Order: sequence, then structure tokens, then C-alpha cells
Amino acid sequence: MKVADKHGRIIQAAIRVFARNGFFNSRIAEIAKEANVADGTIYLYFNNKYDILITIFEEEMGKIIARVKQEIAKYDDPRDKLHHFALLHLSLVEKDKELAELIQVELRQSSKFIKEYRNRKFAEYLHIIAQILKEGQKRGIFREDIRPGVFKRAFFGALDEMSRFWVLSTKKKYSVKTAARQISEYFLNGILEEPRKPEPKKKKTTRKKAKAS
Amino acid sequence: MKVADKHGRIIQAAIRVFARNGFFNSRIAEIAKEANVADGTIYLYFNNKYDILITIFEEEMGKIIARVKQEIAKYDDPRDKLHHFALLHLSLVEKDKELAELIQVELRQSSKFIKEYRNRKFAEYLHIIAQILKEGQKRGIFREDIRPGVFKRAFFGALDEMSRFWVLSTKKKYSVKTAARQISEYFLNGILEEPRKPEPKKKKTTRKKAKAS
DNA sequence: CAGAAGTGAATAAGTATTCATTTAGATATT
DNA sequence: AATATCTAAATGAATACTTATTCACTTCTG
Repeated sequence: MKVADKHGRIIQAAIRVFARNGFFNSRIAEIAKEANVADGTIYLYFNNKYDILITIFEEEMGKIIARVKQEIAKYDDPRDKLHHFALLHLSLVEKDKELAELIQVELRQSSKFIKEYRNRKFAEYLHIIAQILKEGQKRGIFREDIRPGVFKRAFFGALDEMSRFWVLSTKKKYSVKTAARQISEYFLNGILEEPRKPEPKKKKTTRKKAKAS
Repeated sequence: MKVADKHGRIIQAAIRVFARNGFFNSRIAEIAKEANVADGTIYLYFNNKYDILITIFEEEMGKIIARVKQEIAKYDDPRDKLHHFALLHLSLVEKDKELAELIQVELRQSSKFIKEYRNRKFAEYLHIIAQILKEGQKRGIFREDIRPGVFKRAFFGALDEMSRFWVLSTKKKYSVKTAARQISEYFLNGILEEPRKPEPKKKKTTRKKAKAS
């Protein structure tokens, strides 16, 4: 990346500034200052303030979706895919809290444009979850009566709310690993004591030593 | 309540206007017009624009929390409590979409004030879920290794994301009942085929309260 | 008729965007 | 090698709005 990559510098500055103040409370002047460019320079690279926000989503969400798809493809068992989806989602949030906050907070604005945009882009992300479910159903691993349309939103929502906790509060009470394991456990096995799952037959990446039984 | 309940009229108008445009894109003049009062009148009842938003949360969230607590108390079995929490949450969203959208979208603004406010008020709502879980654990119904802090966020998040789907899109593909049943099922029994709970699928309200062994 | 309630035009600030001007880098000319 | 010429990139002060809030005045109400 060149020293004078103005486009990139502006994007990165905008992520920080928008995350800090929210879109509406952010000043173009502040972004310009943070990017070390003049106010007017921003308009050489972006049509307007809104365009900066949209571009951030376009570029960054694209990266995230590609990354997640690639990672999930490494695993064969849908149960593993689901668990690793959770793990990666939470890891990405932890790694770039400012971007995560921006996506979580500003992408929810009420404007028609954002509404439609979010639908279009998030649909792709949610679709990954639905695909994992469907594959598992085809293989007889997941129950047939699970509705992909409900499941993908529930699973994503669970991760998203957990993420918000980390993004908004500075203190992190649970590790990414713990949270990801808990959440994928809820969805795979449920929380009931009674119908505890016997044993996963095949692969086990990491075994949990039942120490204090 | 008087016919000329200006406070209430302004609140209701603001809910509509804020939901329609988002907080920042809403004009005081528009709220005033919608409430059939003069612009200046609003400042007799509220300190500023922001105060209207906060008051909406204060009053409406208070009602919701009270309502949910009351409803949940009707059931003894934590499994039923959880299911009915889901059912009521989604019903309330469906009943007042504008308020739901406002809470979902605007309560997530980045401003420090909102952040803190949300934390304080939502903590109470999330706490209801955690309490249900803990009680179930004490009774040996739910597994001991479920972390209330993760669970309450995951469960709420699942419902919240499902709600957003309804709020943002006009078409409703799933009924409240279906969605609530699916989501509470995920969390109670999981989605796996194998360790299917050996219970009759058709369970109605008149289900026997067989205390789990 | 006195005080409360309500009004809405005027005010006072704030800020996204523009554009006349400057700067930097490349190429041509001597 | 030094200088002149040209163009794109960059600048930031000025513009051109927008809008929350105020307050002098009017209308109710008991």
C-alpha cells in the first residue's frame, strides 16, 4: 500500500470516525483531518458523505463474506462448519471492533437506501448459514423440520448480539472460543439436561477433558 | 386521559416520524405537524429533540418489561417460560412495528448516552431470560454448563434478528407462532436429528406437567 | 382578568459541498 | 542539465443551505 493511497486512507479514517461518533455526528472535516487530506480532497474520491459509508460496506463486507466462505469450505461436517462459522464471526468482530461497530450500528439506519442495501448484502452472508443447514439436512444430520429462513436469522442474531456486547462494552467477560462453543452447542444440542447427546462418532478436533466429573 | 393529551400525542407522532425517517432525518416541524401542535409546544413538554427519543424508550420499554414479566409468571416450567417469552416478544413486535423499528434501529446509535442507556435498560430485559435459565438449572432441567451471560444474549439476539426481518421487510413469510416455536425448539432441543427428544410432536396447551423424573 | 398554555416567525449555529487557486510530477525544449 | 510548459491532484476558505431552539405575542380557562 502506497504512502499516498488517499482512497484507502480516507476509508480507514472514516471507519474510525464513524465508529467513534456515528455517521450523523461525524464531520467531513474530522475525517479529512484524520486521513491527513484536505476537506475537498475527499470529494475527489467520493461523491458525498453517504458514499463513503456505502463504500465501506461494499468493500469490507465483501472481504468478510469471501473470507468466511473460504474458511467454512475447509470443513466437511456441517456441524463443524456451523461451529467454525461462529468462531470466525466472533474472531473477526474481535479483531476489528471499529468496523464491527460501524456495521452493527450504522448499517441499521432507517433510510430506504440502507435498508435495501443491508438486505442485499446481508442476504449473502445469511445465505451461507442456510446452506450449511440444508446440506446437513440432506445428509440426515439435521432435522428436516428446521426452517432455513428462521434458522439462519436466529443463528446470526445470536452471534450478532454477542458481538454487540463486546463492541459496546470494553470489558470482555467471555473468550471468543467460549462464546462460539456455547452458541453452536445451543443450536446443535439444545440446553436440556435430559436428551444429552451420546457422543460424536467421527472426527473430534479437540477433545474436552472431563476433568471434574 | 384528556382529548388534548399533548404529551401523548407528541410521543405517538414522534414514534411514527422517527420510525419513518430515522432520528437524524426527522424534523421537529414534522413531529409537530403530525401531532397537531405548534413547533414551540413540543418544547413545553420536552427539553429537546433527543429528550423525546429518550422518553419514548423510558416509557415504552418500561411497559414492555412489565408486560413480559407478568406474562412469564403465568408458567411454572422454565421450558414453557422460555417458549412464551419468545412468543410474546415476537407478538409485541408484530403488534407495534413502528415502535419495534425505533427501538431496534435508533437505540443502537453510537452516542455515549444511548450506549449507556441501552445497557441499563436492556440489561433488565435480558435479565429475565437469564433468570429463566438459572431456575431451570436449579431444577435440573437445563444443563449446568450453559452460561447465563452468553445464553441470554444468544436467545435475545435470535429473536431480535427475526424481528428485524419483519420490521424491515413488508412481507411476512413466517407466522409469529411458527417462528417462536422454531426458535425455542432450537435452544431447547437443538437441531440435530439424532438425539431427538422422545416426545409426541403434537403438544398442545393442555400438556401434562410431568416433572422430569 | 391573571396566569397557564400554546403559537410560529425569527434567530443563531452548524456543516456538506463547491470552486478559484496552488502544488507536484511529468514531459518537452533549449 | 537547466528551464519552460502542461495537467492532474490537492487545497481550504467561502458558500448556501438546513433546522433546532427561542421568545414576544396570542389564546384559553377557571
